[in-house]
Amino acid sequence: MTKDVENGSDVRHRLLDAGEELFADFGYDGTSTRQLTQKASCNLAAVNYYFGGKYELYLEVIARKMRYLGDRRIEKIDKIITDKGNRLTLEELLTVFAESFVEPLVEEAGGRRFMKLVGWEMLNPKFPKQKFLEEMIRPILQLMTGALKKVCPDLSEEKAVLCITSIVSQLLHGIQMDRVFAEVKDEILVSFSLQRRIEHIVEFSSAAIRGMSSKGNVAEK
Amino acid sequence: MTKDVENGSDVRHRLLDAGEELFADFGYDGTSTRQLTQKASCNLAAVNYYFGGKYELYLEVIARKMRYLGDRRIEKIDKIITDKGNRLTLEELLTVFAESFVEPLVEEAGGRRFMKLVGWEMLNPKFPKQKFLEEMIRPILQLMTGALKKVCPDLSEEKAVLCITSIVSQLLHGIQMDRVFAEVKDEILVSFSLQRRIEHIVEFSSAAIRGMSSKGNVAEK
DNA sequence: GACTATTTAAAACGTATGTTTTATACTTTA
DNA sequence: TAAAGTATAAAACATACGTTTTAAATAGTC
Repeated sequence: MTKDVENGSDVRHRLLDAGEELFADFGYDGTSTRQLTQKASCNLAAVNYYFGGKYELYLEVIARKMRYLGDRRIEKIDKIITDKGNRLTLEELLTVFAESFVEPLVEEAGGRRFMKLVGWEMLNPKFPKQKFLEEMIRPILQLMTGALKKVCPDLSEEKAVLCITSIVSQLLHGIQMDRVFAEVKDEILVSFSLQRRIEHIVEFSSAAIRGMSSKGNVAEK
Repeated sequence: MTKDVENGSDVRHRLLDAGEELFADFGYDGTSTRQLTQKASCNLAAVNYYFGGKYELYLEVIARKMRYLGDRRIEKIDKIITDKGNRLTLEELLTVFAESFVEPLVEEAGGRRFMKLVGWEMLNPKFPKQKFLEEMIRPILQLMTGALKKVCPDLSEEKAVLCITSIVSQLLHGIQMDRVFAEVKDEILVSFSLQRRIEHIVEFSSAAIRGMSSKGNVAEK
């Protein structure tokens, strides 16, 4: 069996995949080396052999997924923004942003898993925060801030960043609610579908940004 | 040493306090009985003696804090709303709501801790969700939905709930960011103070709700 | 003061963890 | 083919966990 391009045997990849799944579900401490190696169908010592230890495997799992998912989301949003060019209304921008932002996080199983992984990181950080900010948050925030300022020239840089943050927080919260209370269907409080939530977030946020643009010279839909 | 009113010895209370702190910081699985009893300055077996086990102690920790914090927040918001009565603008309502909502969660150490505890619950639920919904979410959501509909009669019930959710998600996200990236000060992305964030959220959300009230008959500030 | 129930203390049990070690197969190179 | 390097396997190690058991001490009651 030959090694593939970058130092990866089958076992190595299987361990990364197993880690991605198990770390997301049970957290770092909740996942044992034995679970990992069992799911990867390999020997117990393989974790230490290939990665040096459980911790290094964990870092690699996050770094890999972060790159993949981040790039995918960025290029998705970037493409639509550049395609539409200057004829882009606020509602359209927020809609494509919301959908492009959410889609990789819920469409494929890997996205949902990563969301949960980030949740663990928020409580028990083991991955360097600076790296997370630089590679995951900053690119998309800059991309969207730029696009938003084009559509709403009146917005200051600061306010643009805060508005994007407001939208992102609503989207993330919506995804969370959708996941956590998925089984509690009979509740009025949480019974909205994710799609319905996104529609509202776009409407809510467009109205907000329009209202905040002092001169009100933002084109109506 | 006499027992106090409700089946609580000193050791019992010290264990609850220790649990509140340790479970928040390290999660359920990350907190050992030995840590708990050491922090409570009592014997290892006391957890099993007083609560039956680590799990029952955990449930009691959450239930106690949930009652205390929930009641405090509700009465705080309720008081201001009824005090102001009918002469309450949208901005005022959202401001008092934001501050009353956030204050118990950040002012006292116990609030921050509970936030983190809820974070653990989202990832690894051990407390009945129905109970959490009924006692923690529904009361405040109903209270605010009612108040909002008074100020904005045009809003449908559904939209009112969604708007409150939007505000809450921004507030919670803001608190989270403040906590998680507290040490990463030099970042443009996250360098806003919590107070600044709240101001923005109020401005953003007022504008949103104004814009969504179709007839535009919501009193200006 | 003696008896009983309650509370604290310490040691022990069984299990699971991450890692290391030792041994065996497989692949590559000479 | 023989030697060297790589990969898998299984067992062993030291530690930590939640809980149970056993023993001592303290409080309240007659």
